[in-house]
Amino acid sequence: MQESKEKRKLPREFYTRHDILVIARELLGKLLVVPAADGSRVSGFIVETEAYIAPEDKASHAYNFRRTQRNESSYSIGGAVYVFFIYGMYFQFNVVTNVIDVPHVVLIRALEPFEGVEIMRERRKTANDKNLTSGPGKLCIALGIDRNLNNEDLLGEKIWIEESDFKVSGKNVMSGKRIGIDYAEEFAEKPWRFWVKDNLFVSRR
DNA sequence: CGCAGGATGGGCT
DNA sequence: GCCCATCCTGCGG
Repeated sequence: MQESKEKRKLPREFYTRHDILVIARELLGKLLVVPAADGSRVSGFIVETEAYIAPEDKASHAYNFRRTQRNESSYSIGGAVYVFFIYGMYFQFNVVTNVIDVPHVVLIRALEPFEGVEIMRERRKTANDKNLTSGPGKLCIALGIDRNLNNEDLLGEKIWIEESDFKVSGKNVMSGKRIGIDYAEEFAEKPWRFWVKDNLFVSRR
């Protein structure tokens, strides 16, 4: 049992590929898992992603290879976790891709809840299950993702991503401009946001 | 339903 | 000192 679970964890080679747009699309339907304090699983299927492609991308924290204490983990090897704090209240969870010192990251913007839904309800304090994980800040609250997970490895035991039976066919992958980056000039228009067509948990429809 | 405004604090120009 | 890769509430129609 343990062994078959391990086999479903995405391997390093999934993340270290160079084409981040392929990875951002392929992450749709994969299962993001964070164990709770009692060891039970809290998880959801990824249904919305965005690619941030530094050094060219003016929307990226690592634009022009800007390198600070805050964004340092985005320079780690593919498969690392980049978590940052935003708007004084929220965290955002990103998957680092490519090789060391290439700061490509995929922001996970929405999940469809799967395991540990009762724990998510307690953490989110919302009456409506549609609000549990339908946004980048919401899903971090629901899964308990905060700065403690920054620069963790998705091949470790604190947080990881698994293969799943939630299959997303090519015709169900939609793309469009990214959210909340109007300042990024010509990069604001790039169609680097991906989502599962008609999925209820996508943050904006 | 849509939209405006407030919450709230760390990072960076 | 200003700017956020956001969320929630309350108000108007």
